[in-house]
Amino acid sequence: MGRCENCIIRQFNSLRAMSKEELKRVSDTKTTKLVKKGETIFGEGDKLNGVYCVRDGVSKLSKLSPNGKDQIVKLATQGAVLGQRSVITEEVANLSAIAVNDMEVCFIPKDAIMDSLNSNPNFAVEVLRHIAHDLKEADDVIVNMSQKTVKQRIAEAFIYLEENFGKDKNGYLALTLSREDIANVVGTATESAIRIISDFKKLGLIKASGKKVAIADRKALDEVAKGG
Amino acid sequence: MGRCENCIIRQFNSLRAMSKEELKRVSDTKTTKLVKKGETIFGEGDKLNGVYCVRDGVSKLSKLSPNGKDQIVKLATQGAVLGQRSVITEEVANLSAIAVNDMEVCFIPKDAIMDSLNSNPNFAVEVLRHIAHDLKEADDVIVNMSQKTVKQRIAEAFIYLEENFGKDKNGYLALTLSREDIANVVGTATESAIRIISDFKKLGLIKASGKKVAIADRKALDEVAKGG
DNA sequence: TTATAAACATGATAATTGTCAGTTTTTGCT
DNA sequence: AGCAAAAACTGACAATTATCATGTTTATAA
Repeated sequence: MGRCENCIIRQFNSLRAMSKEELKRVSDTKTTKLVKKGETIFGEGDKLNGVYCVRDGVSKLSKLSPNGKDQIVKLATQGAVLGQRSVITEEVANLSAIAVNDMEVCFIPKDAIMDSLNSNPNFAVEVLRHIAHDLKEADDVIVNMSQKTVKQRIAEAFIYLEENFGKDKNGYLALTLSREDIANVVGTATESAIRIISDFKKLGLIKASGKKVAIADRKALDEVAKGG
Repeated sequence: MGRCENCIIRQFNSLRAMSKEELKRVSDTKTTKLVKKGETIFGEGDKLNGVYCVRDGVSKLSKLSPNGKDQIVKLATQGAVLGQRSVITEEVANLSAIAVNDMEVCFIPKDAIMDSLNSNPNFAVEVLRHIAHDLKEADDVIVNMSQKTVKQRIAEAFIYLEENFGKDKNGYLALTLSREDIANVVGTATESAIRIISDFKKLGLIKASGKKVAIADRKALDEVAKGG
């Protein structure tokens, strides 16, 4: 297996604030895992003995609501560290992490993280910055959820997907989500999402070939997202 | 003015992880402010030069949505530290803080906080725990917003108010919010909130005397919150 | 104390969104 | 390639929520 010291992914997350010695320790205790599409990395209520660093692929972080529907709170990709929050507060996981496509993740035992947190202020502050940023994003999601229509939220979701996961050579969104997953991201019924996506197609805002979706008229889509 | 070293409020927030010397420094640079009901402590987009520690009173943290409505993301009371997130990430404030009733807050300049963060891992980890906890709560709010009905959210809001702010000697909620504020907490139109609150009264779930509200049937209210 | 504004309330109606009950299309296997 | 299962789609309808218009009560300050 590769050594963390040489891992490029590190640049994208808080591990970059670790010293050489700390990284060596992480590298010695970590294990690498392949997770297939649809598999669960950890579930709501699980006690986590460490964190998962995403090397490749995408995971959805979701929570089951009392009415039986999943709400996807966040999509995590290359560089993201999953389970950090629960390890820090020493609570069980409050979200579950499921692979949206095939993934490669490194599991880093809790102790390696906690010891560095408690002794290396640079690392602690770096983690703090990341979590603070996540908190800001979460606050923004709260506002979107409560103040925007489903149509606006779906338009935003496509824009988000293009900006954060990019396009393939044919211009289609690199990350393909099922209609159900899109519905769970924006917090609506699957049928409602399907209907609105169909409308977008008819209006020429997006085009689709099978499951693949491409933004066809970004400007108009921006307008819809803003409530135009 | 009082000295932070003797301040009881400190017990409730991350400042308790500061050393005697650090507290002394904070105490020397801090200033105390009285904020009257309705006044703004800071607004969305403001550059913050420090954080505000709430000694007394309650502040609403809200964000203006593009459609012109305020969404209240959080209510902060005694012990809460406002503006922490923005200071840490060195971004402008993404929420505004407005006093819901008369308040007393201490302003602590940025440097005193950042220096301790960078040198005292105990303090950094303590702040980290607080923010991680806030993040968990924010995720829960996202799920509630998207998966629960307005009626459920209003029921939950009353329960939340009773559990977090308590009751006065007559059993009324100690924190009185306007109908508009309640609507902005649960993310609905003021009229919708008013209607549902009236229904609750008619059903005997709550009772009201002027603006004051009391939970009359907690069990039944719990049922409504769960979707019964 | 009284005028004046703000908050609260209610009705009527429209718009949005969810639910249920299907059909059709796509996908993943062996 | 062929078949079962999953995903995508559609229609009809019901429920929820927003909006607008307006009246009433309550708070606030000159």
